[in-house]
Amino acid sequence: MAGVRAQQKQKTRQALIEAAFNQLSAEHSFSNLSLREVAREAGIAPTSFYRHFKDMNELGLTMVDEAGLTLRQLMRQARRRIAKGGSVINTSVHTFMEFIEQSSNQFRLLLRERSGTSPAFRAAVAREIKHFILELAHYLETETGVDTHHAHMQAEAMVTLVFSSGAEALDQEPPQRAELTERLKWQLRYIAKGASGYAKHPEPIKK
Amino acid sequence: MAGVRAQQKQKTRQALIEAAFNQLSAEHSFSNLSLREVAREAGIAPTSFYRHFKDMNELGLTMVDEAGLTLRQLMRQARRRIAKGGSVINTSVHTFMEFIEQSSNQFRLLLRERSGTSPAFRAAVAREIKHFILELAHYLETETGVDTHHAHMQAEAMVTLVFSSGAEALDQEPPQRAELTERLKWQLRYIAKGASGYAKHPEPIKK
DNA sequence: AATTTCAGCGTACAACTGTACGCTAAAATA
DNA sequence: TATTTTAGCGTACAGTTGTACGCTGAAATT
Repeated sequence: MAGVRAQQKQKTRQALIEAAFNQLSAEHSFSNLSLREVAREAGIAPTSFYRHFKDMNELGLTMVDEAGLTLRQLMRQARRRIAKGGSVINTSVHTFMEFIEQSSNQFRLLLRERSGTSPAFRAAVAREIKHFILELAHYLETETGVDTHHAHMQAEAMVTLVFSSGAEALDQEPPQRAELTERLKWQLRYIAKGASGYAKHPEPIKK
Repeated sequence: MAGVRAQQKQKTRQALIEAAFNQLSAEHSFSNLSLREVAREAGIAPTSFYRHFKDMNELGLTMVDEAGLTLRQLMRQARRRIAKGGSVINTSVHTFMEFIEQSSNQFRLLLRERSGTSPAFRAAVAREIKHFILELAHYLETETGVDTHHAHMQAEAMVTLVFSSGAEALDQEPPQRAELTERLKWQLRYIAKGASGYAKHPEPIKK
């Protein structure tokens, strides 16, 4: 029942995914990857690729899913840290940057394919980011008493800035990264302050 | 002195540039362009390409320059309209969206290659956007009396949001585009309000 | 033990890529 | 008018790509 066979298949499937992630870099985006190269790095013949994915496209979507998973882990970790009592903006930004460092290539995929060339990809990435925004919006609404609609716009703006800075950070050295992080924090504070001023519920928090 | 020869050369050179721009679309980014296809659309033999550019890369950088030019025209027009007395945020956003509609493919190039695969490209695009940010920062500093450093961060955040919305707008239909534009305006207002609160010069405007 | 399933392989091919090389005709220069 | 320059062409080639097809051996099923 262990399935020696299925087990091995899963293993090379993962090898393909990892090979593909490995080949992502600052100067190599997903759409430049070739089926043959990925197969080569995974240690299988080009034609064996089709035993696992119909397409490079299908591989890509799987990769987006995996990156989305990482994104959700990121969110959970940030929430946990905030609950333990850290400044929201500080710990969120810090957590995000940590993840970027650890899982560069997963973020590279999300950040690049967000405005990439394949509609299916863009949709998949958009879906993942939407989660992110909704979650943040919900938090903002309950925590600061901002009107639902404004909470959503605020969250969207914040996520945009965070991702944009993330994209920059990806290809920078730590020293410049720190500076960039500081700037980002200020910018998020602008938004938090500005939005809180613009539209509040009657009371800052629910009964 | 007219230079019948040089004139013709300039003409096909421009034809190459336009052919390349034409082949940019939502599902076709610069790095997927092929020298041969561009030459074909421009109506010359593949090998003749080299009479004009050393490389596809060199073509690309020329295209970025051209798009940068358009960006500057955009800025001038926005300034003109604001001087004529329109709300800053409203007319800026409106002007930007107008340009995106008119010169979709130039913006597509800037927006995509900003986080694209070629370092040279990224640098070139970054340079163009830096102009944009500096100009806006200067405006914010003199007009709202915000501290220099904060003015720059504020400008950066605003430009990030504008470009991000622009990228989304590029592949949307007018009705959704309008909604997106409204959201963007709110987000810019958040920043304006928030930043003005955070750090002001002693006096709102210079002596 | 006999049969079926299937992950992975090797061969093969047509399509496409960038680009080296040498020619030509017309414009520019002398 | 004689000479030089050069934009554009055609041919040619080696490299890479995706993928169709049929085989094999070992795991799974009967």
